[in-house]
Amino acid sequence: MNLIEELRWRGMVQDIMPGTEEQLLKEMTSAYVGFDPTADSLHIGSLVPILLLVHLQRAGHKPFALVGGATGMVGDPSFKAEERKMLDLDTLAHNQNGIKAQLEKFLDFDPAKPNAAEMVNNFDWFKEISFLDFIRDTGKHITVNYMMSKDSVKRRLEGDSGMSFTEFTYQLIQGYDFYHLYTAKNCKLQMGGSDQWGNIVTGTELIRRKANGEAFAFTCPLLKKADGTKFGKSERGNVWLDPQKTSPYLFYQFWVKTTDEDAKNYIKIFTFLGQEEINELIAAHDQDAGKRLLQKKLAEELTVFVHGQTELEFALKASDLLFRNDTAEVLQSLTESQLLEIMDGVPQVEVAAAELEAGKDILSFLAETNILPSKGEARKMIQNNGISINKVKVGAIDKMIDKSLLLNDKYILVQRGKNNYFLVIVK
RNA sequence: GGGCAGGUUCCAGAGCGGCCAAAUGGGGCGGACUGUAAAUCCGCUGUCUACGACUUCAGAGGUUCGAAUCCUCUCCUGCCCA
Repeated sequence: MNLIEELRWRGMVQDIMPGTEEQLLKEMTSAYVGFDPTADSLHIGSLVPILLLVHLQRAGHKPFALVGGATGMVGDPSFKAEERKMLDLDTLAHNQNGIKAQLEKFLDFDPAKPNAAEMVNNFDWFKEISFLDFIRDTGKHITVNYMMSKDSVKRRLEGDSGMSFTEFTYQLIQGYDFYHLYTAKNCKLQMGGSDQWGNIVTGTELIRRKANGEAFAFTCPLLKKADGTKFGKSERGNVWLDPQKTSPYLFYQFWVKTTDEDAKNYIKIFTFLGQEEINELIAAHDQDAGKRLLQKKLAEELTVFVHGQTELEFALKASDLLFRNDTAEVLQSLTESQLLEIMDGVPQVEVAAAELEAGKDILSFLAETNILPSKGEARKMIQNNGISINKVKVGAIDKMIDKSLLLNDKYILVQRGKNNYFLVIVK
């Protein structure tokens, strides 16, 4: 099975330019994906593009990861309702380094290999180009009519928030990246999310007109959940690849909570399992969906891929303890080191021992630890039966928190709702 | 530069002098049912020293017993004309 066929059955091909498949069969081809340096870590939304590069490299082609130091300064208007805020140079540099470090975990950068991955930063070439140079040498190849005909632009023109010239320019800037990589690195293919299609095509167009060359493109579908909402956010916001930002436990939890329907798609996209194995898994899952085989497999594979085997083990242990029923007694029986090991990835909050000396009302306790945003919220949550302490439901809003509740003399496990846990450490 | 339409609580969007902490929808968060799923149903969704008090309707002033609602100026956005 060739690369494109492989990606097709996984559901990772949305649009593809004619000739792309042939090009990939013909020779080792260099291809790139761009990453936005909006934060110093990638999040799971970037996982699909990363996987595209990994598949590409496994198929013997050469991946380029482009970090958008320059484009990050402009901001892509594609399908966004509003212009985004710009980042300053220092932040950008910091973010690029973080992203680079992460990509190195997934791609093989060993220069000894002919298809070693490479990292490039478009700021490196854009910093040399003056505005006048750009509009004379590049801008004149593309008409405004052409640029305006892009869906992403049209949508913004029709909307009521307008679009700045800066944003309008974005597709040309990105197109130039492709042109540059084409001429400098013989890079003939750009991949990305389907929202990038318009920008990518502008690049191939520029290559055709300015370099008289032929370049290719394909995009993968933008992931959506079956209910149509956007993919990649948890209750606490973005799910990051950086374990400091999203612990492996929470990362694992994110995937394990996937719905049946989504899991069937995700397993193909996010794991490297083969077609047969996946079909068997899905069949087994349908036999007894309550076992959540698919979700668990998905979560395991991804946690290993991103964080490694050891971290997965911890995540599994914690999940097992926290989500089994009748664990109140188990909890009491754990030693301190067992407890800490298991709770490693659970969000932790600290409280001064003196605070609990005389006992503290639970409303203040929940609000001051930021487990809930305010006392009012805490009150409602308890009245709605949404709070547990050490796996035991709190029934009354006048409950006092004091030292008698401490596990191993210094911990309290607070649960908000069904699956939000907090380990309170008393110091 | 001129004209017009707007800026309301997370979002959309009502309200147009007291009954407004502000309709309705969405989202979010809880609960029930389950399988840490979906669907469904129920509750909550400004803060607090909580049957009451306090701070909100772009900003600053003003009119009034009383304003999100009226007036003045400012800022911002969109559309149209130049």
